[in-house]
Amino acid sequence: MSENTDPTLTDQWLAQLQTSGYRLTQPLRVIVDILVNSPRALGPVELYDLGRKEYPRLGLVTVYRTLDKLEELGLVQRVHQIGGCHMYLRATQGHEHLLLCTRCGQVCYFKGDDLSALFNATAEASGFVIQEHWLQLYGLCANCQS
Amino acid sequence: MSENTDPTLTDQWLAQLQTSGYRLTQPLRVIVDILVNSPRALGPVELYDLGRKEYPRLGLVTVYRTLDKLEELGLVQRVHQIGGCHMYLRATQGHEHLLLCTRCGQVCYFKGDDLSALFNATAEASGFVIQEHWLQLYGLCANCQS
DNA sequence: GCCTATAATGAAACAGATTTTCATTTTCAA
DNA sequence: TTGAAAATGAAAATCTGTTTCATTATAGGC
Repeated sequence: MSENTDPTLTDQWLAQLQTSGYRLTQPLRVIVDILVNSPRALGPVELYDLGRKEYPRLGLVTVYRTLDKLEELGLVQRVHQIGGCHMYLRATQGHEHLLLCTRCGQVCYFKGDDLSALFNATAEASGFVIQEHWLQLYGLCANCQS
Repeated sequence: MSENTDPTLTDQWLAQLQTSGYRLTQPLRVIVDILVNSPRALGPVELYDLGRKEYPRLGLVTVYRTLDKLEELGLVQRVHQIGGCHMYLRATQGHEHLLLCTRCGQVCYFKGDDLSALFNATAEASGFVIQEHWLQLYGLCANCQS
């Protein structure tokens, strides 16, 4: 169901999994393929339903376990959306942030400004030591504006 | 258990609830009082436990329903933290953002810069119409740094 | 290419959080 | 004070996510 538009990235992920000591199994390949090619964040159950079209014996437990592996390696990240808190997506890199369509869920990766000036000022004013930040934008994608 | 340090805000919330057509019941008053005075985000079960100290007959279902009402009116907002995705907090206003202590959960509200330049650039580049944004900082509060 | 140790899988049981249902209680306007 | 309607709380039902364990599949050694 998911067209493999980017075999290279799929192969990269599989290579990294193998290097990290994981075995490349059929269920793993199916899940990786779907995630690499998904234009939007997917929840475990969605991923399970999509995966079973390719590999009917797939179990939901395997989906959870595979997501854990991929998250541990930094290949996917969890996204918190209004419609669900356990949605997974190809991970952002460096200063990339997410822009999500509130209607169809489509995800756009954008390079954010350097916000360190804001963070430093806030740290000083509050007495906190800042460890990490989280910036996400929500809106309507070009298709969903009509 | 929660000292009423700001009766005015509690009264404001209750007034807004009444104006919106909701009845002011004992369970509602207890829950509002706890939320207004909490220094950190609370989950439904925590709120339930705290609430029962003041009003032992309180039911968990009522906590859920009350949180829905308060969220609908924009008085509280859901916060997504590592330790839980269904935590509720007094809502931010205007350009306020959240700074959360990853150890004790203490919340600090800070006025963020105006990020509209970033948003406009992103909107233009992506074709999205941006509806809302989400900026949260995580760190250690002054007390938890030792 | 075949064997084998062991990692990975999937079914079922389990645990928790959230929602629904419905009889009873409480609020508030007349 | 009274009664219609909203709100409540107990119990049952749902939905997610986790644990357990017997079976299957992978990858390295031969």
